[in-house]
Amino acid sequence: MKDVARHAGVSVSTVSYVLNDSGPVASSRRARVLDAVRVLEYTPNESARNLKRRTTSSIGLVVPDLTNQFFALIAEGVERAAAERGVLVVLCAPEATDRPESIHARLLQGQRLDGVIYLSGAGAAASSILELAKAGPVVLVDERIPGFDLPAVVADSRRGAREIAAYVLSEGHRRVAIIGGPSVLWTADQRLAGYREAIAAASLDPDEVPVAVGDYRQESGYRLAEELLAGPADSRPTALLCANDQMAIGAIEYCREAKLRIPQDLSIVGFDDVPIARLIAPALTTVRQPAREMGYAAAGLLFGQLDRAGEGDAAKPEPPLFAASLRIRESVAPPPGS
Amino acid sequence: MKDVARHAGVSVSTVSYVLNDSGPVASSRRARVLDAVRVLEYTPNESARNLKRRTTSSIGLVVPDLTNQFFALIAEGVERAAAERGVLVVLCAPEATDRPESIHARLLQGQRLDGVIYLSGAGAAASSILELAKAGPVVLVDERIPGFDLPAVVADSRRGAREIAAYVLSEGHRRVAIIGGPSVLWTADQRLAGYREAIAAASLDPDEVPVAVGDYRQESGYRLAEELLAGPADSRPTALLCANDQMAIGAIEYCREAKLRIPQDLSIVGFDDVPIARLIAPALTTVRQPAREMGYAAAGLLFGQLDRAGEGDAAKPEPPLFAASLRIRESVAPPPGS
DNA sequence: TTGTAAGCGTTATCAT
DNA sequence: ATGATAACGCTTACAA
Repeated sequence: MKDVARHAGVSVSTVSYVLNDSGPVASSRRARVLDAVRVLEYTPNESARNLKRRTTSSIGLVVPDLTNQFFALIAEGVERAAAERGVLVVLCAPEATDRPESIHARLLQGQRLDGVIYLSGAGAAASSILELAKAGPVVLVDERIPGFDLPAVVADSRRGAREIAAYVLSEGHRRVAIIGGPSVLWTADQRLAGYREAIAAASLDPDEVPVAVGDYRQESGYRLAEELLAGPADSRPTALLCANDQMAIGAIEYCREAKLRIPQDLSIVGFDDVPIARLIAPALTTVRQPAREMGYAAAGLLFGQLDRAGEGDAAKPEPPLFAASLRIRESVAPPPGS
Repeated sequence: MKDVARHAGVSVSTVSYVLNDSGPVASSRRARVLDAVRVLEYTPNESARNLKRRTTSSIGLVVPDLTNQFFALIAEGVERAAAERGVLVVLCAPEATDRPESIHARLLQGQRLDGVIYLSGAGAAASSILELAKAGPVVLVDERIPGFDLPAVVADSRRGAREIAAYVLSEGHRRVAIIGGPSVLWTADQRLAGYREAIAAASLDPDEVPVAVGDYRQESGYRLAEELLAGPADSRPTALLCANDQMAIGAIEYCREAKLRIPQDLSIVGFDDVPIARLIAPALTTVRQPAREMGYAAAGLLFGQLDRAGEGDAAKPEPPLFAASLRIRESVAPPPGS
């Protein structure tokens, strides 16, 4: 930067003023500076900037499983919003550490990250997320912590779950089972609640519906399907409500190996509507969540928070509740023998 | 840090020595320092460190399409290796900018990134990658630039392609067509070469095999399948060799809508063996690339380069050529009417 | 073994 | 409108 100043025959402060237009500069000198920048191929040292500004223009993205297209899409949305602001997105996998959150908290405290977007699909305890939130701004996606209003971007899981369950039941199923998400997750809870509402509305007893708790990963869908379908054909469930597509896919994988035909022998539904949902066999009936948009919105929310940090607390915009809409496809049919 | 020093009754340099053990410190004082750190909950300011050390402990990961599980797995591998070193991984989507590489080059020059791992699936021109490489260390994954030995992690695409094509032909197909990757990519070229070798070995003329050039995205698989299958049933291809799974999936999507049965009417194969490949309908015959391992190896290569930057140039380890192994599944059958 | 002090490349406050 | 200059928080000669 000193070089640029010398080359342009001005002082470093003038250069700084030009680069950030943070001060009045005569247009002739401004031109000279810009020129020098080009000639010398000067690039500002961001580390120095960060130090001085006490901010890093980068945010963390905690994502449990990139292989899950739902998360991948959210990540794309976040990245897009960040890129528009020249902000870097740091990928944070919640490792197999004991207390992964403390790692991320350190990143916030150590000024490596200005804020964090948290996809809590793996089912982190609320307490650890709150711990993280104490270290800096955090926005939740597809999750919410009751009682603490952390900013969060969610879709109407409960309604989506209710509708898809209602649809399954309307096809005539009486013996359904649920593969739920991690029980510590609010969203998982909401979906469960939605399922139960529909079940009750169909004059069945929700408490008699078997519920297996998974972790949103494909493998657990496989395992829990195996478990739930262990009984004899005339008493086991004829429909499986899975709290996300990834587990539904796992369940389908199991059925394939177990020679259970879908939907003739068993109906299966998911949640999320990931891109491949309609391409697996058979096409998965599910509930669409607008993942990319949600990621984009989450980043927007976080930036709003970061901007507001300096100024007096302006109006905090309420994030929209995204719609979760039913996608009826081929993986559901009336129960066998009906 | 000054606070810590004061609290421990030592000088700041002593604190620094302790924190990086970069100097001899009496164990009694070391303990006092560590203690003060804990009491004051001191976290070093990484921006300041970065400035001083002229390095950022973060690397860029350029990934064209997170929705493609192959890339997602590589990303996971990279992230894992990076986490082991306390290095941050910055997600870089090659935006719809004119010259995206210049953005990333800036990140390197501006000291926001120590190096870059480049997944060139989108088909960036070699020239722009080389431009990037001038700005800092770059490691390629699933790609290579002939004539310039940038460090690269690749699998044996050519052999994999040859084997899968040979398998398809051994089922009796005589009219095959190819959906290739971006023609600027070396890997795409290798696969094409592998296909052609097998075709020639089957006493067919490789030059008569239709080749459509895609961009490795699902959508282009869809579109090109439509194109290649336009002719009358008795003259159109009976098998489609797709240069990656994502495009194969797109092709399958098209066939589904066009009511073409796979594999009865048409055989399709892919490349990569992404996790869902065996779950789509029908299970996709493909060539496995060990994506996660490749990502991990790429990060290792990059770190090796970064470490070597300081010292005299030690032996540069040659990265292994990963195996690409055939996965035979249900999407291939003998041609119709045989 | 420990402390002092000089930067690292910016930004921002102050005089001018 | 412009230019010195003092931070920002850390590392690392060099001195003690």
